[in-house]
Amino acid sequence: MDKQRYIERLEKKGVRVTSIRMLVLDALMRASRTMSLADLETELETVDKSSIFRTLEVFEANHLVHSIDDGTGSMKYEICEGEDSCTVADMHTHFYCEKCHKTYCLKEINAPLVDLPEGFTVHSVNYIIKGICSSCRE
Amino acid sequence: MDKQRYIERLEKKGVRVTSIRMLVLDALMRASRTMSLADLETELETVDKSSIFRTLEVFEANHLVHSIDDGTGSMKYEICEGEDSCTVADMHTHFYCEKCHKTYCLKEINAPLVDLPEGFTVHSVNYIIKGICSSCRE
DNA sequence: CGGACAAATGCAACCCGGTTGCGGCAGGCA
DNA sequence: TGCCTGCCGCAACCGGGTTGCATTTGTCCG
Repeated sequence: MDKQRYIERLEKKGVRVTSIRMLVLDALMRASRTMSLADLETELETVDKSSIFRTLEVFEANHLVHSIDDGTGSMKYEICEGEDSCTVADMHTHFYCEKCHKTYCLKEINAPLVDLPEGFTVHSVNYIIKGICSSCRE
Repeated sequence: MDKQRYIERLEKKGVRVTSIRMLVLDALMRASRTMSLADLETELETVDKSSIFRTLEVFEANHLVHSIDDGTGSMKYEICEGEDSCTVADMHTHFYCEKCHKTYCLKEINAPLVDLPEGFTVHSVNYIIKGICSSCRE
C-alpha cells in the first residue's frame, strides 16, 4: 500500500485521512474492476459495512469515486481516474458479464452521448452493456 | 379498454388471457411512460403485488414488455413496440428526471451501440441519461 | 499536557423493492 | 361433474442499502 500517495489523494480532495478510508481507497485502487459494497465487506472483513458505506458516500461526494448501477441490484464503485471531478464526458462504458457476474470498465470506450430534445438538461449518463465477456467464452 | 386488441396481443405471444393480465396490460398500454411495480400496484389497487410481479415476469419472458433499470432502485417496465421480440437495436434511450423522479422513454432516440473489444458478446444495452426534464425546468 | 468539541466508527435495527412458499380458486377438458 | 393445471392472494422472507445512537478517535486550542 502506497500510503503517501493515498494520503495525497485524499487531502487533495479535502477528505480527512483515517485508517478506514485508507483501507477502502487501497481496495478500490488495487481492484482491476468495479467493486460493490459487498465486495468491499468481504475484502475488508474487519470493517463494518455501514462504515464502508459512509466512506463511499464521502468519496463520491468528493469525486474520489463514482458509482455505476449495472442493473444487478448492487451498486458498483470505481476510482475516478482524472485529477478533478468526473464529468459527463469522462463516463465510460461498462460491461456486465451474465456468466461470471462481474462488471468491467471499458475505460477506452467513452459512453456515447446522444442529442436530447429541447429543454432536457443532462447531469450524467449510464451506459451498460450486458452479455458474455471474453474470458467466459470458450 | 380495447379488450379485443389486448386479447389478440396476448394470444399472439402465447400468453394465456386472464383478467389480471388484461388489467396490467391495459395500465402499461395507457401509460405514456415506464411504470414500476409500485406504480402498477397503485394503479391497480385491487391486485396483489406478487400477482403483478408474476404477470410482468410472464410478459417479459414472452416479449410483451421489457424492463429498464434506471438506477433509481426500482425496475421500470414498458410495452414492447414491435410485433416480435425486442432486439438490441430496438433499445432506446431513457431519461430519468432527478426532479420529478419519472423515467421517460425517448423512443425516437435509439441507444447508441459502441464497438466492443474482441471476444465480447452483446445481449442487451441499457442507456440512461439523468438530469432535469423539460417540464421540470422553468 | 489536558479538556472540549467535532468527526468517524461499530452495532443493531430498520426500510423497501423484489421474491417465494403455499394453500385456495378457477377454468379447461375428459 | 370431477380432475388437473395454472393463476392468484397472502404472508413471510431476502438482500442491499440506510439510519439512529452510543462509543471511539481525532483535532484544536488554551
